[in-house]
Amino acid sequence: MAAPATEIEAAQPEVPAQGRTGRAGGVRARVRAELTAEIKEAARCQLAEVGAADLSLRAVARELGMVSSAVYRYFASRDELLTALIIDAYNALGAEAESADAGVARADLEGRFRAVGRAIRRWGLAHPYEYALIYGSPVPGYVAPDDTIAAASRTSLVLTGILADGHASALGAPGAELPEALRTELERLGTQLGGDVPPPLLARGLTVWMGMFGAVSFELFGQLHNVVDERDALFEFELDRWIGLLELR
Amino acid sequence: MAAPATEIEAAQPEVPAQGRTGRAGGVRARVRAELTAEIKEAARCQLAEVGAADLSLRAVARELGMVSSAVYRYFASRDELLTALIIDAYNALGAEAESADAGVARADLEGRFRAVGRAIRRWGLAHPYEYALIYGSPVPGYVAPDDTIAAASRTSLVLTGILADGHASALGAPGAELPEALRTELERLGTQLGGDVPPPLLARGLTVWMGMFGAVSFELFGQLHNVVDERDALFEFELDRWIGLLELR
DNA sequence: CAAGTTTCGAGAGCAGTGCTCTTGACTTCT
DNA sequence: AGAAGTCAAGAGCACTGCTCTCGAAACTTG
Repeated sequence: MAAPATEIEAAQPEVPAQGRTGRAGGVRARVRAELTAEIKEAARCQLAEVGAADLSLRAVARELGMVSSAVYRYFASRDELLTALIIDAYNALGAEAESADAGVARADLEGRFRAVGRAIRRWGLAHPYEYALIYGSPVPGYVAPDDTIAAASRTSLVLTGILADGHASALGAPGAELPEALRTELERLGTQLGGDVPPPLLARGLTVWMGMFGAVSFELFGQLHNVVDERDALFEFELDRWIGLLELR
Repeated sequence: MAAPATEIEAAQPEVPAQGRTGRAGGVRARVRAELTAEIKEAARCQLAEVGAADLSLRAVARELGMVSSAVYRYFASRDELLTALIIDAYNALGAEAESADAGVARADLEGRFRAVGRAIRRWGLAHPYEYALIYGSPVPGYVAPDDTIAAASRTSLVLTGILADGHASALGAPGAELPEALRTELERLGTQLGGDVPPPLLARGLTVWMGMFGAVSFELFGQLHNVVDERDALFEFELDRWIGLLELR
């Protein structure tokens, strides 16, 4: 409590970093990996409490019983730490979507879509600050490095996978009043995604994609406050509509 | 350049606050109102440069040639300044939507909707940080005071106004597979909005509402990066879809 | 095994932040 | 004219991100 001016902390000697003898690909590297993970974990914990804007490098250092400058051996800056958290968040959401998709019979397209949609919303509600980190307003000077895009596309890939299976199995893409510029771009995007989704169907996918995250964001960011309380019912209703639009029924 | 440690600044004597003699409803009150506006203006300016998270009270004070503590005479905290900016942003967007709506013949529902949608997107693109302030992730500890809801609903009122006019003029609300809980709530919401919009139509309005801001947010927050470049075409395409869903054609 | 190199944690320090409190000058009301 | 209220300024506190240096470990090489 006393002793100001300098950084002190009752060290919690959990994993003292030298109780472990050598061997196995370098002790240093292993300890480093562990500490990196611990820092991220503590940061994630603090993120859930105070949000990204107030995430303090010094505070996570304090919680780990180390001094703030030591953290800079693992993350060159606060932004770099945040980037790591962003990638982790994308991966966590992506994994959630993937496992939800895998839990339903491949032929049950409607069931798969519904499961994935619910999983996305559920994850967002359970990790609001991590969701805000990836789908909220980007932090000011920050530009997402390309490392994030791979992690970011996992969730989208699950969604387009369902679309591709739907198109392959039978029904698919009727209407074709797609403006030329959009059409060619969606064609490129379709092949780039590897999937077999024709532009008109992919366009509907975009609508659903934006609508779905729009709905989750509205709920999480307080835009439905004093507007709709029956959020579960609303989302299920929206799910039905998206399923109808994608002709997954 | 020299002289550290204390807050100094070459005072820009614009509006010296005592070059004006008495009269007219209190000089003090007028000067106070002007200075309040100037602070907000400077803050808005800084907001556009560095974003909300890095908005510094000291910096806006510096820009106005005053000392930071003086600003606290006008805004009790940084959050209070931000709240003022949020309300202003809601009002700016609402005014934009209203004037767009007013610029089209009342009977031309599709034209009105299209104009309002474009106005919303245009305003967002022109004021990304202000848009992020109101439709992005909320700042951590912050809870929107009820002052904001009036300003926030202006835009929604324009949209529901179009819906109400559409319902009154003729066509409207067919499908009725609305779950009971949602139905009753939308009924309440409908009357609360004063408009004459039956629940099924209002439900579609919600879908469009969330979809529209979802689309604008995705574009502004970088989610379409490396996905869709033809943003204009995409938004117009979405507009068509929403118009179809609302049967405004 | 010993010498040299790299990596690490600690500490001090800088510039910046939000916010508080006090002080003295000024305006406004009685 | 005196009392009451309002204001900008300054000093200061606790905090932040980040840099730099230093000594002690951990590795690598001879």
